[in-house]
Amino acid sequence: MAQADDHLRRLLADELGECCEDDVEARLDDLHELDAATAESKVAERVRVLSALANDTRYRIVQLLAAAEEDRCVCELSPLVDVSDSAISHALSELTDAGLVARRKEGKWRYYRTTDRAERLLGALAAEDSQEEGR
Amino acid sequence: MAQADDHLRRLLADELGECCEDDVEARLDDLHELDAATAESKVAERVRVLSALANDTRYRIVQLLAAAEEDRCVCELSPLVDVSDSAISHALSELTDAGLVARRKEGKWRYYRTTDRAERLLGALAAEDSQEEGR
DNA sequence: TGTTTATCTGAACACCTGTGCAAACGTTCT
DNA sequence: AGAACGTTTGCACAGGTGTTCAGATAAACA
Repeated sequence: MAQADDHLRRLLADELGECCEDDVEARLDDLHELDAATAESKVAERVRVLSALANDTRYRIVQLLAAAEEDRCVCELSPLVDVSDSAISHALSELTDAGLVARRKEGKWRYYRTTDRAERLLGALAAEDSQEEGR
Repeated sequence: MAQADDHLRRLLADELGECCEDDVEARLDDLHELDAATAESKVAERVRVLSALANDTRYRIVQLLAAAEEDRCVCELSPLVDVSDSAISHALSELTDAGLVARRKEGKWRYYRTTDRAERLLGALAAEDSQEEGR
């Protein structure tokens, strides 16, 4: 990391001008904090959740389940999502693993419903419908 | 669709028991509404946004930009994200297309920052840190 | 018991994605 | 002008993903 620091030090010195050493060191610390905050954790888990939803078939299924008042089974989703039952099953399995849907077994059927996690994500995506985006 | 309806009608009749035709028809209408609500729109766009974030490199970059107080340029991200500058540039380009980051040109550098859209998504993903999940 | 129905699983394969490399571009400095 | 730097772009290729098919499993029913 020492070498990277030198690189950064030089870059930052350029950027800030030759005014003062303090600013360079301060910004360098700042960058290291960000690094530490990121390094841990959850990145892999969250990417997995996003990946699960980042697919046409799976997104559509989650949207259907979220809009439905009652739980749905594969055979109800099948005519609405244009892939084979098998593909739907694969999709639901991945969504379940990602914690985006939960299932309930009942006789011959398995009923699926969205989790809070899924609804939060759909909500975040839908937030733009009523307001403007940008920053 | 007529054939699918027959299929569903039969399935629903089974599920609800032979009690009453009305319930079957009601639930069938319900399903059609869901279909209509889904069929339009935005699915492709949202899947694109999710896909942009559903990658280790890109997620990490967005997280870094969101945590940073000031805009960052490629050369500042480079030592924190373990891929080539080229890969970072590719990533930022995809994130920009998806409306998750915005860029500002300044001399030799390009400074990137997150958009509200990105922050909403990160927020939705982080929401579980302070509460319990499930439904 | 065997049959039917609903769903799941594993394998196979076409397609998509992420990365690094090399080259190009645009800006600044000499 | 030329050199140096930060960044972008096009290409190629390894590796990952999504789908279907065929077969397995499990519950309900004759």
